[in-house]
Amino acid sequence: MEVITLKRISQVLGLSISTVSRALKNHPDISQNTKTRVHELANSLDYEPNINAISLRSKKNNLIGLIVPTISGFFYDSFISAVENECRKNGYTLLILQSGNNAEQEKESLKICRQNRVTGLFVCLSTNTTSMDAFLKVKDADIPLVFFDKVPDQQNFNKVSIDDAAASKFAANLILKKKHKEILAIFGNEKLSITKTRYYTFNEVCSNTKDVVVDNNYCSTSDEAKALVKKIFTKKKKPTAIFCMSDEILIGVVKAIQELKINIPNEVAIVAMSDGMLPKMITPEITYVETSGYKLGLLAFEQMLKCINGAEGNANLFTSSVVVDGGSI
Amino acid sequence: MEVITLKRISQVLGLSISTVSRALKNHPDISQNTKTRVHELANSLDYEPNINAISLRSKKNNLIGLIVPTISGFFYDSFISAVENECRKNGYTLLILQSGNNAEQEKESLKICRQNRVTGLFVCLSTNTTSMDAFLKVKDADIPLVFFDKVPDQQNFNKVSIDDAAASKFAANLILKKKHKEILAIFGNEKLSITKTRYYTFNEVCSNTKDVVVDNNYCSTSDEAKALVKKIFTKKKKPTAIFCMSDEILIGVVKAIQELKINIPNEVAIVAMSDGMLPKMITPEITYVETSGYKLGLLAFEQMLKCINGAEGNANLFTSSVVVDGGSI
DNA sequence: ATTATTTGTGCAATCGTTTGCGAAAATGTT
DNA sequence: AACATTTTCGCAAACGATTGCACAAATAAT
Repeated sequence: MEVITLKRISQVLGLSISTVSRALKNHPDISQNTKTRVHELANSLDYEPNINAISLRSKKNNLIGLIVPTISGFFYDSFISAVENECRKNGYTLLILQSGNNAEQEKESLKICRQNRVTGLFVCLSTNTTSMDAFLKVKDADIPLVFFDKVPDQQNFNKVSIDDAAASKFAANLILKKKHKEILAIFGNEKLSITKTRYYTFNEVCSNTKDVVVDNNYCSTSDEAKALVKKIFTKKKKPTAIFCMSDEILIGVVKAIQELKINIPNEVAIVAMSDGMLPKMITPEITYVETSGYKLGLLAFEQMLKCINGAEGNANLFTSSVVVDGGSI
Repeated sequence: MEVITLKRISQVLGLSISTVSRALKNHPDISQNTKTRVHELANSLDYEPNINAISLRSKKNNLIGLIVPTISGFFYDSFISAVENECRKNGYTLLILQSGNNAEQEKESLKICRQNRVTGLFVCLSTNTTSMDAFLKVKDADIPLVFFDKVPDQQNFNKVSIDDAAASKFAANLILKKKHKEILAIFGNEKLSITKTRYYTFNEVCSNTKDVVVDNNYCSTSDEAKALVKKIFTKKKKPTAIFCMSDEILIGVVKAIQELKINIPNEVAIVAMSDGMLPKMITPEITYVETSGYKLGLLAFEQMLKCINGAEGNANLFTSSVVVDGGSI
């Protein structure tokens, strides 16, 4: 079926395009009679204004881009969900692109966003991104840019992220308060800045308590974590508490513990950092420091809105963490 | 910084806009010399064509809309991930809207898609959608429309979904093959067509084997499922196998079973229908019939592409299911 | 009845890009 | 040198919507 435009309506009604346009937005210049006729016809023909034309003419755009390594997962999906909700409430629409942790694809996605003249851009950096040049150009073009989760080191960008330091401090203190001395700590990808922060803070807090020994490990997959735990629990000296930096690691740890038929929390305590879905699915529920993607999404959008309204683009924000008690410690 | 347009480039080079346009697309009419000058300037100024203008002029659009109750979850996130991958490979960009299972919001989202003149539209119906009128109009407007997961009853739409009948048949046969006679079957929202299909097929298959008794139940949340299992296992006559229609239900069932310290699979067997993430996180891993969101996404996009290329819009497709053996039966 | 004011509507330019057509400049043909 | 051909480029319209301005008709004021 033919697409309805102002022109079409104007032809049917014997009016000019401009009159129809004004009538539809209730411009005072237009007589009530004409307005009614126009509105009725527009409704019956299901007229929808062409956003391309509006954006072109107004040089404005209600599109906001979002580039993320992958949509599915424990964290990003809820982040995106939050951002989409806020976007919709504020009249924006989300353009979502996956980088697949590939720097080239990330660059391509960035180009698509620029070609679409997005009003703003959310980015979670791919793990392989080395150059920030393309993003500096985005900034130069005055496109509000908010990094989330995997954020760059540079100062002059908007960054919202989990307060990794605070969160891992919470986790460490949970363990220390229960007098655990032998702690197994498992972290994710060694290169990521979130890993570095979590590692550093966790160990620093622990080092303040006498006689505490932390066995630090990096695992990049669930299976690695599982294998690690299985290996460690064959030894004589077993840890009494395990800290899991992420859901990915928690999965492996829990599987190992369950297969070894070790009781949580009597034989070993577990504390994790998580979005919250996973810890609640395990029995007993795992005590975790909440790292909510949804919350982060809200914060990210709030900052985006500020920037769209003219704020400086160099905020460094964190979501506050909360301890959710499960019974695993 | 100023946004670069063909006009700007043409001014700098002392050429006409049309020459610049043609030079950029290597039109044979333009001399090599001019082409080189234009390309070099365009590159150094980071020229990016304005897609709004292109779409307006060409009446084509590389946007594809996707309306889904919620982005986050066990299933939709991987569906969306698949669709986005395919879109990008084929030069399309995804516009994602959440309906929040609210018919009004779904209608709003639909309107946004139409205003953006999307080339195609993926829709997973909200649970509260009653009228298909708005979608019929989409069809009338020749916008390829592919429903996924929660699909309408009508014949004249593209529908891709899990083959619920085949999948629940698989599940039932898994249980029957192990000679279980007392089966607890737990289903989700009674009103949904997927629930009806799974219920019907599961029971039909079971009814073909002598002496098999199925205790059918509906639970709309994990907690309900958990409570149900706890209650049922206080009775004298306990089921020897449990069928879980979804991840949601599986979570509750497993929590109940673990809290009751009942051994899987020795004391009770469990078979689920799932995307696959959850069953692998439990010990022992749960045997499940795979209902992959990612696979469904691929199928949906394939159909979308066919429709964009002129195919009829009334296919009714299913993804094939696979049994993934975990050890819970 | 003439002029001033209000009311209602249309013209035309604009946003950035593409493309058919025409035309100037350069080259080739006798 | 006159003409034909090719090469290279610009003009202008179009996509759909918005908006400053002009202008006609209707009404009010003198």
